[in-house]
Amino acid sequence: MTLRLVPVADGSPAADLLDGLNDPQRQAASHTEGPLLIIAGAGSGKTRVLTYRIAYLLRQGVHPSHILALTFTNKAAKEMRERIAHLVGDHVARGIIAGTFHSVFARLLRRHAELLGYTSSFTVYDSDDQLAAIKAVMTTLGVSQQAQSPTAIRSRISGAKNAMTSWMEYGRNASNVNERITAQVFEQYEKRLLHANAMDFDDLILNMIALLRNNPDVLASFHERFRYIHVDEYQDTNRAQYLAVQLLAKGHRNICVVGDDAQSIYRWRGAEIQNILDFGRDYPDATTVRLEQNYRSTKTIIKAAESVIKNNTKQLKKELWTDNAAGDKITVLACRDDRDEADQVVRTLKSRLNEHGLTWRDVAILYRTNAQSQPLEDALRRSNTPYHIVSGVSFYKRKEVKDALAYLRVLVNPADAESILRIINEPARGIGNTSLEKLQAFATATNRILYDVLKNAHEVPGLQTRTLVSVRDFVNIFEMYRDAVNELTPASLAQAFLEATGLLDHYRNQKTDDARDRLANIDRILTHISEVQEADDELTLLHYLEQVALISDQDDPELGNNRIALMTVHASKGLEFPLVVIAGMEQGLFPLVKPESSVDEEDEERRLFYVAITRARQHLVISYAGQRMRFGEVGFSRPSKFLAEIDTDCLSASAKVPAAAGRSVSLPPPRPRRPEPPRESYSQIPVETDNRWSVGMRVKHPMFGVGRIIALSGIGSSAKAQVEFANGQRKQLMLAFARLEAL
DNA sequence: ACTAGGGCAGCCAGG
DNA sequence: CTGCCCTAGT
Repeated sequence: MTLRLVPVADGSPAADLLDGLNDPQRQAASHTEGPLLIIAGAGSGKTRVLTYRIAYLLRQGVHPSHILALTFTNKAAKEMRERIAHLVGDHVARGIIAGTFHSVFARLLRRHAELLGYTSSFTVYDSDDQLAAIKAVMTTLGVSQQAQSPTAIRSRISGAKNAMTSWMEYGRNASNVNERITAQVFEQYEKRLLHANAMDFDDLILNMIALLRNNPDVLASFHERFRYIHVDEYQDTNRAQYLAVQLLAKGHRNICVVGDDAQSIYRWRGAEIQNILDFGRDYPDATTVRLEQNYRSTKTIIKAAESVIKNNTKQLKKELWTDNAAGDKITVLACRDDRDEADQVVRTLKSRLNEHGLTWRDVAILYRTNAQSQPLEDALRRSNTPYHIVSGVSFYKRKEVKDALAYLRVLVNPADAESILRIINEPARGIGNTSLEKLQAFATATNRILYDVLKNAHEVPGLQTRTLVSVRDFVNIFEMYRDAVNELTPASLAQAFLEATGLLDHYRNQKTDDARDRLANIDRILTHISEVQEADDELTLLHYLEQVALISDQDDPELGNNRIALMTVHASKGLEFPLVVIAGMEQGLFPLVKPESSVDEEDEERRLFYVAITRARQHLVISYAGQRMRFGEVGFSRPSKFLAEIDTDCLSASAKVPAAAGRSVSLPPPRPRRPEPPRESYSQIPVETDNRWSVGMRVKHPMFGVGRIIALSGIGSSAKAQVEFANGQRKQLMLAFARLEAL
């Protein structure tokens, strides 16, 4: 069909679109039929090729709904969509299916949930919910949580699922006590989730496979629908994702996968690097295109990265090169301890920013583990440097936020037992453990969902009258708003409903700063719902909750602010910065080693270091400390062996490094530690350095409307404003959260 | 039913 | 060190 959806204003044929690409890029973008493997080195324009390819398809007349693009992060999906919109227009870009495996599959599964024994309003369980379910199952089975760590069981279950192993098979293969117990928990866990009408992250993939395998008509309709399939970061797919893609691609065989085996850093969560290495075997007629020209970094940085990665043997052949300038040498900072490291890093940054005319947002500090952010944050705060933490402890993991969301989840899916257990006594209603156990036991015995038992609590033997009243009140909250789900918009529903739960009053009544913060966080959720609703007027509460469940890195609404970014190396994948600091380059920390670490694991750490280096465009600073606080104790460490692998030509003379692992390093003498100044409790909240607010100023709040600031208090991230709104209502708002707009 | 306080594991990374 | 879980005491 030749339906032309995109008006081409200047009458140029589709090929003109690709004029700005280099040869391999153009080849990849225009090779639309049949299997295609794109091996894309860091900074080689991978996203550019993918977006141009999709735009090219659209220009060729392919209907947007026939294009599927699967990514690993929401960030990547969002960026791709935006760039496609830029090329072909917002309206057309909206029509393509682009998102993470999990979010795309969740949406598709909703439509066919009944075929799998779920209802279309199933809940998605995150890893905390998983853990709660596992603990509950362990309690029921009488498995001690001391003898068996619930998190270890969770990771075994998840590992099994990623490898497509059922609980039955897992049980058959169990070779020791731990695995046998895990098998038992696994079985009950699966039953519990199905009963709760809930899927965990892994289920989203597995159930998609089951759906496609067991329903030929559904498979056929998906084949009809998804004619051009794209998978980003293919080296990160696990067995289940690989199979799902295979099934989907069987229809038209227009499967385009993009990846870089050198950047495979998710082996620990089941990624099989073999998937990309074997693509040619899976599709013997596949075309392979290598993107080896790097447009991002200086020659020095590329040379350093290549000199490190060549120590890994199992890599696809590929050599990164660049036409960019040679650039500055890499600076290495040898530091006494973690605190000294933080100070030196901040000092170095300040002078570099000055020297090169860079600004805060041009800088990222990367580290191996989240725990390393603490001393860095302290130093940045002491020097009044604006920073933010990218995907640290997520906003959505906070207790009050989880509680508020759990209420909404139960409203949408009453079968969600984990959420009920979370909130039934939050705020305290006098429904304690004893009563809960009776209720749960009754639910199990009668094979009913917990919510139904709560609704008919009078049938449960042995409950006190007072408890019965509490349970009835609890159930009434949901019953009262049951119909409102279809009548009110998600924003006003959530506002009224959460008010009815008593959760807001619970925090209002405590006059502590902590309670105020928690209230502000719930307020932020409500604001967020109305914002999402504004962008998407068909938003349902169900859909909102799904989106929230599937984001872990909150899509930083404030990334536009001018601040230094702090994040783990993992979180930095796909990003780039003019100046990058890699902190904590010490043996044991990076590479992070456990007693039983294998060569494969060291290779993965090296790839991780490769990812870190290649985030830098112009300037790279690497630091290590001779001693570091770990688990509250001072530990001694030597420079990372990876440092010694960097070609010495790339290092600045003053760094006279080679700090090679194994050799002793001279360090400044240790200094007694002074107590740290108290940490802000919410460190990832942006530190406001400007004085945008003043008493008397007219402001607008997305929920409460227009008002006037009548008082200001607190500093930095805990700064608050008291605002009187047009309706006379007064509110304490956390400036860092409240999205106030100056008028 | 709830709370305080001690004991102990965790700090490897994410959808 | 921090945060969670468990226990004992009210």
